[in-house]
Amino acid sequence: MNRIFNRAILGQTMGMNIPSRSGGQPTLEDVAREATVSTATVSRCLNSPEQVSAKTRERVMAAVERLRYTPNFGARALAAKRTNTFGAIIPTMDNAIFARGLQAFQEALSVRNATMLVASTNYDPDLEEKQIRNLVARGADGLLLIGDDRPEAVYDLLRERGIPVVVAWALSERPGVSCVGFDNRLAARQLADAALALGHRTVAMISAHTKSNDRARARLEGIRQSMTANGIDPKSLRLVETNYSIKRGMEAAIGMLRDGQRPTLIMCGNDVLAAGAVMGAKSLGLDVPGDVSVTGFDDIELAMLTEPGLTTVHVPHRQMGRAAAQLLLDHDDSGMNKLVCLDTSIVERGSLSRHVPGSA
Amino acid sequence: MNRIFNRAILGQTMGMNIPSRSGGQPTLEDVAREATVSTATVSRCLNSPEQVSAKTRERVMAAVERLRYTPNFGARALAAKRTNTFGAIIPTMDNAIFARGLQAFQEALSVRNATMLVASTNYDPDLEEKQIRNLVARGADGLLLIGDDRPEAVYDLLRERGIPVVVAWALSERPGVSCVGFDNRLAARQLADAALALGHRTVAMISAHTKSNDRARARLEGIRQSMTANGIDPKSLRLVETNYSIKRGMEAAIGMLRDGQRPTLIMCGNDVLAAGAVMGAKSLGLDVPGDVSVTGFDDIELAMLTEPGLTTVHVPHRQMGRAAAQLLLDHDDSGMNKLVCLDTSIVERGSLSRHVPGSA
DNA sequence: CTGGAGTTTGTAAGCGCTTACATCCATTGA
DNA sequence: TCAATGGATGTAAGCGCTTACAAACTCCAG
Repeated sequence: MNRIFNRAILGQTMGMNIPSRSGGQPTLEDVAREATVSTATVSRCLNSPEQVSAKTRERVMAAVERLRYTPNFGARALAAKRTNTFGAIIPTMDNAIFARGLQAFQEALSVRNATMLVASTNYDPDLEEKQIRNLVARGADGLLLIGDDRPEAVYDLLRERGIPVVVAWALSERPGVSCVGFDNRLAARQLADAALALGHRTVAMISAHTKSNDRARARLEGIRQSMTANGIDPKSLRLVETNYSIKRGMEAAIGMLRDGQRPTLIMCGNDVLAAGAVMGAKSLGLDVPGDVSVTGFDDIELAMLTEPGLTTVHVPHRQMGRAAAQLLLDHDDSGMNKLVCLDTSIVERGSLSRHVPGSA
Repeated sequence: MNRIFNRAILGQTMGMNIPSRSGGQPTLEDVAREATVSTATVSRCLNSPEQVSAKTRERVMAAVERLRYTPNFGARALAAKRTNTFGAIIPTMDNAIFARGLQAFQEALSVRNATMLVASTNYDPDLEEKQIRNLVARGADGLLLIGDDRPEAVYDLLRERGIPVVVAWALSERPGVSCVGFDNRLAARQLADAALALGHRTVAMISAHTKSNDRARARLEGIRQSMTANGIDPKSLRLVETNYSIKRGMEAAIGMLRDGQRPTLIMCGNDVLAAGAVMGAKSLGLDVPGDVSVTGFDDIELAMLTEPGLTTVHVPHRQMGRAAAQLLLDHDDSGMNKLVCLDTSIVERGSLSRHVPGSA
């Protein structure tokens, strides 16, 4: 039995005085005074050391150390009109879908001494716009966005401000933005083709909400195309849209499997939902894949946790992150933008198997 | 069989010219001119609207809209000496441990119109220091840090700069910093007590690296204390330290279970490792919990995915995030700092059971 | 009417940094 | 010896914003 309880012991206060704020951050001027040079020299030491004589540089650096000086970002951005920081705005940090990609993005940036700012939108277009404005206001030199489904006004804004954008996790033919992604529709189609070739005829899908989510829509479309190509009426697809979480996937699957016309195949918009679907099926006493096959999408680590493991689409997350960073870092004002399309592949782990007509 | 392959189709270029950068961001002055008021009035409209007459305000806001004006953060921070942004520096985004807490942190901040900046350290103390300096340079009004194990110099820096810090996910008695967390040692101790009461005598632990990780150390210590209290030599604890990932947990478990003296209980530093341990045990044909019991820590969603589900310690992630935000937002310069200690609880899901002496 | 209080708006001085330009100094070749 | 050269450093003008202070206006009691 689960026991979950919490009690907060609040406000236990310990008296302690901060030892007299010495007056905030040291400034360039403080360093300059300490090293008896001008602020210009200090600035040069920090930004283009080769312009300063070794002797002076040493003295300045010592002063920097002594004062534990850290340049003020805002002031620097204001004066230099660039920040060497790039923003990444992702729908959620809650599951690991974007984590690996972001990690790679950050690593690629840091090689060139650039830093990453992350923000998440909770799949809310308004919040996304807010976050975009936020990062722009913070001086981001470029932005990584997931998918390309957002109001034209947002793209206008970015174009107006001259801020390079890379759309990732999807392909985009939008003029003026680069993208690095994969063909969600095709990948889903291929997985569905493989599944339908195993004899499944009663198909269901658990998807993320398709509104303002081009990846989810493309995946759904791929499945429908496959159904049509395999002589199954795509209208017969039982579809549930829900949030990405194991619990939601479980609920959705249970709902579907209780139906009169029980599907023999549940294709899921991502691995998290699929893991939930597997749990759901089991909770009804059904065997996966014996009674019902389940497929995922993304190939995150959790895909190997379910029993059986998830048959899913492997997505090159790390490659995407790295490539996105490259695109942003190498961006020039030529107006040319690149389209990088990566390949996906199907990973078989056991949750998908042949449908034996008698068994359903 | 798994097939994983990728091929990049690189550099497919589409010609498109960005339609002549209209010259970057509009400024306060642009808005002022557009609305025929002074920059001061515009600034007031944005920051304390009640100080401006309704008529003027309307005119200004219209201009803001028309120009799609977004204030420049750097300049604002420079002039106002506060940013209303708070930084959260977490060890990793890779697994969901911190995701829920951060989500709650962000939500609590946004209620007060503050924004969150996230950075991750990959469990690297040097990188953490870099990220701290980075966020400080960006003008963070306060910082959320995980655990309190870091060089004194870092705390000195923060204190010197007068930047409020909240340590989360652990308790800290460090003077001058607030904390909101739980007693990692006690929680681990309680879980171990429960496990040892079930008759286990040969115990192993898979932990995160304990170097510069006070949470991991505290959990280990809790287990050792419990062993001692239960008449088992804590030196007999078989310990493996590794990175948080399912795969590592699996590898570690396999190593342990192949040993001559096979443990009947593997306690893990967190759920991700525990999930891996369950996989590992199964891959050796062992039954969980029949042949070996496994426990986790954190109670993240994935804990219900394994079969059996993980018996683990429930940690009030969301509460922590929210409370941390409160502490930061309500910080005053009084020098008083708060200690918020939340309770944990044990969640039983099946991966821990009585050890039947004959069976090992 | 008029003076003072209260409200609304404008003026201008920075915030901490970068960088174009000016200045200074040590070399060097004629 | 001196002008020309070039490297090292300093000077100072902003970057876009906030805010103390001043100015202007409104309103009403006297």
